[in-house]
Amino acid sequence: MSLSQIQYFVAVAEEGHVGRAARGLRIAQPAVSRQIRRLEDELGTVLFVRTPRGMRLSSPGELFLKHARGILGAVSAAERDVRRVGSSGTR
Amino acid sequence: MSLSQIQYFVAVAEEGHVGRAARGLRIAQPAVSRQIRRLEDELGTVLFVRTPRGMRLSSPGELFLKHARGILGAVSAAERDVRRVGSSGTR
DNA sequence: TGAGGTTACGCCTATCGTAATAATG
DNA sequence: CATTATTACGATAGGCGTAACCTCA
Repeated sequence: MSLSQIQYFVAVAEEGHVGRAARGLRIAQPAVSRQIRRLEDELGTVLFVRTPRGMRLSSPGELFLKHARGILGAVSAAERDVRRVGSSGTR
Repeated sequence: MSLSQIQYFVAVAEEGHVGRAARGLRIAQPAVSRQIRRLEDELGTVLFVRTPRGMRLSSPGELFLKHARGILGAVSAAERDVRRVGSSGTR
């Protein structure tokens, strides 16, 4: 599991659509599709229900979304927080 | 910033020693050293004070350590939680 | 001079993008 | 048949390990 995968996952969950998610991420569709698949494989879980209209979260997917947002938020907070203090010792 | 980097960072912070951290991670020393360096570069901050005895956390490093543990904990929780529920839809 | 961290370099795996393929209303 | 996701495949980039190097008490 990587931070990119989590980021892609959240984008797809929000858009309900791999194509739009990919455009938002400024990356090609297949890259997103693959990473979602990999993530599902690693977790041993189906995160989305595939429909010809797009992707809809499964119930494990809904659960994972909450965690995913928390993780990305924690990462952003860590960066912001460290950058704010860190100017003292800038190598 | 990647999850591996965060994991390596925590290991080094706990050991105060790149070599021991690397052994614990079952990975070679330079790999750890490089990732720590990369992390510092990305954050624009020095996370460790280098001494001839090993590595000691700087004060931004101490701050980052708290965040880092939170992130890794959140990732583990997400995995565990989803795996617990996810057996319903196992592809 | 010894203990530890870092840089150089070659290899290998992972990820990307483009193009082709499949599935479904 | 149009829309969307997926697979194939070649190219690129990122990460690792071994070996050589640097630094400081």
